[in-house]
Parts: sequence; C-alpha cells; structure tokens
Amino acid sequence: MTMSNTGGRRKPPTIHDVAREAGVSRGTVSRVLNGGHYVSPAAADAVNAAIRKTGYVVNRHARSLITGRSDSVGFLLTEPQERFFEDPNFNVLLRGCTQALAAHDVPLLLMLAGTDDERRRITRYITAGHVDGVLLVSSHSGDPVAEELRAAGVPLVACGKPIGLGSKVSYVAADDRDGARDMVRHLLALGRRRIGVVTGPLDTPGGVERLAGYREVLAEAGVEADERLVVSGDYSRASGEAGAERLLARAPDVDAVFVASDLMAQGVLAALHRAGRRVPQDVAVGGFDDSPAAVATSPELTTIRQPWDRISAEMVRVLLAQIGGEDPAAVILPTELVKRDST
Amino acid sequence: MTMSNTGGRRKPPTIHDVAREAGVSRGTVSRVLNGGHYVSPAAADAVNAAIRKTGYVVNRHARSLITGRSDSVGFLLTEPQERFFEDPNFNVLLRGCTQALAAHDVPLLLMLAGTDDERRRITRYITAGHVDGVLLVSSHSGDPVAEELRAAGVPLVACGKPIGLGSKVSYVAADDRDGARDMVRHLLALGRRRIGVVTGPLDTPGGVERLAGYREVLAEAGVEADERLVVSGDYSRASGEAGAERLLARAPDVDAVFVASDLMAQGVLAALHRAGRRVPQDVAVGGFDDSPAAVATSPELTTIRQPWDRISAEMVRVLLAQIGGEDPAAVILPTELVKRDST
DNA sequence: TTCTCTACTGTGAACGCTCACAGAAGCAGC
DNA sequence: GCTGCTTCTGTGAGCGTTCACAGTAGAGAA
Repeated sequence: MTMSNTGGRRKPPTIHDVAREAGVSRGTVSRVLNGGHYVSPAAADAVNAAIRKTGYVVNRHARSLITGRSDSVGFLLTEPQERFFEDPNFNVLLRGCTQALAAHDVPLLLMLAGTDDERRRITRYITAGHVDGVLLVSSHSGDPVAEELRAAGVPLVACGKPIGLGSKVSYVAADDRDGARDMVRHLLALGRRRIGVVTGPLDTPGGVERLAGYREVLAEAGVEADERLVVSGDYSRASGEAGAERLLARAPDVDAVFVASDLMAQGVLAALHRAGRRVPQDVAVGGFDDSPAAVATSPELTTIRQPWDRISAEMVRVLLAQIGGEDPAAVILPTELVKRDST
Repeated sequence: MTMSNTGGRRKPPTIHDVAREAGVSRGTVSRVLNGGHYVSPAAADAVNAAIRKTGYVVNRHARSLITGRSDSVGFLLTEPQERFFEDPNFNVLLRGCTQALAAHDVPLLLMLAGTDDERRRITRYITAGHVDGVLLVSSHSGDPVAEELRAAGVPLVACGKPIGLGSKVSYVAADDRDGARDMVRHLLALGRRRIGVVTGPLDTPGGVERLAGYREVLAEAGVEADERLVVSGDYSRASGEAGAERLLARAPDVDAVFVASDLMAQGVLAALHRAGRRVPQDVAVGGFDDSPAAVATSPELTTIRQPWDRISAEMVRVLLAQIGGEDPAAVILPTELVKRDST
C-alpha cells in the first residue's frame, strides 16, 4: 500500500484532508504550519507525514484573506525604461532580492513604472494592500510614487538614500563618499594630479556624495581644485561619453578621470579612445559600482565595488522587519576598491 | 456634504460597503465588477458611483479563493545568472511583458532559477497553483523545470521554440531563419564573399535556424561554403570575442561576419579592433536581435531586429488565451534588417 | 385574466484558512 | 479531594468574494 490515495481527484488537498490523514484537527495542522508552537512532537510528526503523503501545499489566498497580509512584496522601479535596458546593476539587484526573498518564501512582484499611467496603476495596486511592502529603486528626487506610498504608510525600503521623503523611510546604500575617496586616493597614488570627474546626477544623494568625496580628497592632498575638471552626467553611457568630450575640450591636460558609474565609464573609455588617448598610460579611468559592465570593457575597469549581494540582502531584511512592525532603518554598507587594467 | 464618509476607519471598504452605499446587493456589485452583464444601467451607475466614493478596490485574495484562479502569472528565467546580468534582451522582454500584462490587470511574479534549489522551489510554487500560467525564457534544451510544468498541465508560453517539449507547449519566436537570410543577403549585396558566421548555441532551435539561413543564402548565391568560416558561440559577449579570434586565425581573409547575437557581435567588434581590422571597411559585421547593446558599440551595429514589443505582447496574449482554455499555439513573427554603421 | 419569457436582483453557501476561545490532560501543592 | 498552572487540542466563526439558484417585475401572447 505504498501508493498515494489521491485516486482520480482533481482538486488539491486542503488542510482538512491533512488533518484527517494525520488524525488531528485543522487547528493543529495550522499550528504546525505556522511555527509549530504548542504542538506535541507526536502530533507534529503525524502532521508532517500527512503533508508529505498528501502533497499538501498551503493555499496562500485563503491564508491572506484572513491574515490580511499578502506575503508578497513589490519591486518598484521608477526609472525611465532606457535606464532599465542599459544598466545591468538593476539586474544584479533584482537577482539579489529575489534570492533573499526566496529564503522567506516571499514572491516578488515586478513593477516597472515607465509612464504616468503605469505610475498611477501601480500606486493604486500597492496602496490597495496587494503587497505587504515595496523595494524601491528610484534615484531621482521628487518621485511622486514614493511620496504617495510613504504617505499611505506602506512599508518601503529604498536602494540608495531617497531625497525629499523625510527620515521616515528606510534605505540601504553603499558609502558613496568613502568609495569616491578611495578611488581618488588611488588615482593620486598613481601620481596623477589633473584628475577630472564625471559626476552622477546632482539631484541625487549618491551623485552629490561621490562628488564630495572627490573634492575632499583633492583638498586634503593640496591639489588645486579646477572646476574645468568637473563635468556632470546622469549615470548613462551616453552622458559619460559626452562628459569625457567636454572634459578633454576644457582641460586637455587631464591625466585621470573618476567616473561616478561604470556605465558612464564605458562612454568615457570610448571617447578617450576616439581622441587617441591611451588608457591607462595617458589617462587613468576609475569607475563606480563594479557592475557587470566593468569587465565588458577593454581595458577592464578599475572601480569601486558596491556590495550588491549585501545591499539586496539588507533591503529584504529591513523590509521584512518593517512589515513585522519594526521602525524604519538606514543601512550604510562599505565599498571596496577593485583594481583592474584601466588605472 | 462632499466629504467621504470613511471617518476614522482603518479597514478598506468591502463589496458589502459598496452595495449598501449604492442601495443594491453584493451580487449586483459583483456583476458590475465582472463585466456588467445582466445589470441595469441605473444599477451600474449607482455601483460605479459608490465605488468611486468609497475608494473600493477588490480583494484579490477573496476572489482567488473562490474562483481558484490567482489572476497572476510567473515570468520564469532558467538561464544562468551571468546571462541575465549581461544580456539586455531579458530586460526588454521583461518590460514588454509587464506592460502587456498591466493592460489586463495581471501582476507578474519574477522567478529567477539560477540554482537547483531555486528550480525545485519554483517548480513547487508554480505547480501548487500560485500562478495561473508561466512566461518561460529558457533557451537550452532539456530544461527539467519546463518539462515538469508541462507535465503538470500548467499553461506555458515559451520565448523562442522550446526543444524537447513536444508540440503541446506554446511559443512565440521571431523568424530566425528568415532574419539570418536577410542579413547574409545584405552582406553579399555589399560585395562580401568571405562571410564568416559566429553561431548561437547549436542545442537551441534559434541557433540552428540562424546558421541554416546563412548556409542557404550562400548556397543560393553560389558562394563556396567553407567550414573554416563557421565558428560557434553561446550568445555571450565573451564567446563572440573568442569566436572572432578563431575565425581570424582560421580564415584571415574573412571580409564579413554574421554574428547570431548583438552581444556576441560586441565581442567580435572588440576582437577585430584588437587585430587591427577596421569595421566596416575591412570586415563588415552584422548582428542579430537589435538589443540595446547594438547601439552601445562603435560603430553602431547593423542587425536583425527581433520585434520585442510584439513578441512580449503575443506571449501574453497566447498565455492568457491558454489560461482561458484555448489550445496551445505557435506564433512566428517577422524580423527586419536594421542598417547602421558596422556594414 | 393567466401564462411564458426575458431582464434583472437578492440571498445563502461555499472557497480554505487562521484566530480566539473553550476544554482536556497532566502534574504539583494544599 | 479541589485548585491552579502549563501544555496541548478541537471547534465555531469569519475573512471578502463569487456562484448557483430562487425570486420579482414587466412585456407580450394566448
């Protein structure tokens, strides 16, 4: 009699079937399912055996209906779709988050807010309680979706310090300023003195902090600050390329560039190459992120590693804690200089 | 009296509240919510007004509990994570699918199966009925997850023709052979006769078809087939780079290369550049996909456009149809030659 | 008038689960 | 014996929706 007793049944087994099979009540099965407290070892064993035998899987809808939780979270990206297509950092983050969530059996709903229409639909979906919380990726300030979610009291964890959301919203970020300092110190140590910078968008804390780190280290080293060496970008490859061109035009004697993202650094490399500058001999180039893009260039990029694994793991941890009732938290993680061939 | 009557309530309004507000029964509200058949115009208006006034949003869990549907679908990627990090085609597809699904108010659950452990968890999740259907991206043959899902009768639509799943599984694909033919004809029209090819993985229909198209056109044109001109890759950038090196070593007189993916073409471009060959003067390079990667190269890639918008829209359409009870279907979409600077 | 048909509406039951509560069993202390 | 405490177990109620069914009203036909 080793065969399963399901016979020709179509419908999946319920908690009731498990209870009958194990010779206990629904309540006991439910207790085993939810942590196993106040259950005798004998009963727990019988229930687990019955679950295996029947192939029971909990019906999440029935559970959610009564608990009021959905046991799922949203991953919300409010960047323009070009950025999503271009920047592999999002993929790394997405992968990290799904992985961390899987350990808690929490599915991830992907929400890409490209248009205003999508923004509205997604906001409605989230505030209706269809997800318990949101992992937010939105670098720019004044994001109306984020503000609405915060106002609605939806548990929220941002990747990178969010702007204009007050201190009530959690975030996880790498130590941008410290990373920038490491890179510029590295360039100084190579003997470079005309160090340019292509910044990130200056309406984001990340962009501001990386620039601040650059300025600090130059000042500490007594290197003359030259505003012609500072050009701004928006993290995109194209803006890196344009930035490098401006830099070469304004300060032809530049001998190193700190670029605030690897993607922009790709563009910088292309522009330098077109201008006939050798990397790293004539101009050293340092990136930021350690994204997959950093090793797709030639030469491979020296860069500042953002600990993506830890960032995504912390985002998930903080979000689940907040869903569980804890207060918002801010987590800053250390970066690391990764030396490759571009410096 | 224009204020909402919600007062200090915390709990969201239910269908019952709407019914009371509109002066009708739950059943009538439910009918309005689900298509509005057999409802008088007056009642429908009253219900819609009440919905707006109360801010009612349907509780999907309660609905799912009784209908047995989850009204959500999974997006399952069984590629190794490096591929997901490297290839922006996945992002384009993902974006297209979320967008198409949003029009039907169907959320997308992201499932990335990197490890065996994840594969098992995801299979269990899906076969438990937590999603109504699956959008599958899995180029390689013998994928055990896909086979299990098919066997379990889960509605399934693959991107690209799946291998070894019999004819019972739906798929949407671009016309690989025809696209390859267009590209090789284009290279011939440019006067090239020593046309090499870097193939995709030959355990996938896409890889096989693109190679077949190449061979066909050369044969039709009476150009001598030379197996030294054929090297194989796996769609990755690195394999394109390695492929081009092999090609140059085996057939130094190559004057054009048809590369079966844009990402590989990036690698081919890098290898040609390193070898001192000018593109397109010395060697013309044609890609495949028209992925965002195609315009991030210099020179920008001539390529075969896969109609990603239509592919994702069709995948969603076919999947929803199949969930609705229709039979599996295969959809082949036409490609288009996009001329840029690399040919 | 009465019957039938169509268009619409209301009601109870059910979906599968968790939660609160009541009760049982075992054991100690009086 | 009774009381109190702890640990465990079963039961009824209810979460918010849809579905099947019963019922009503009005129009048209006999």
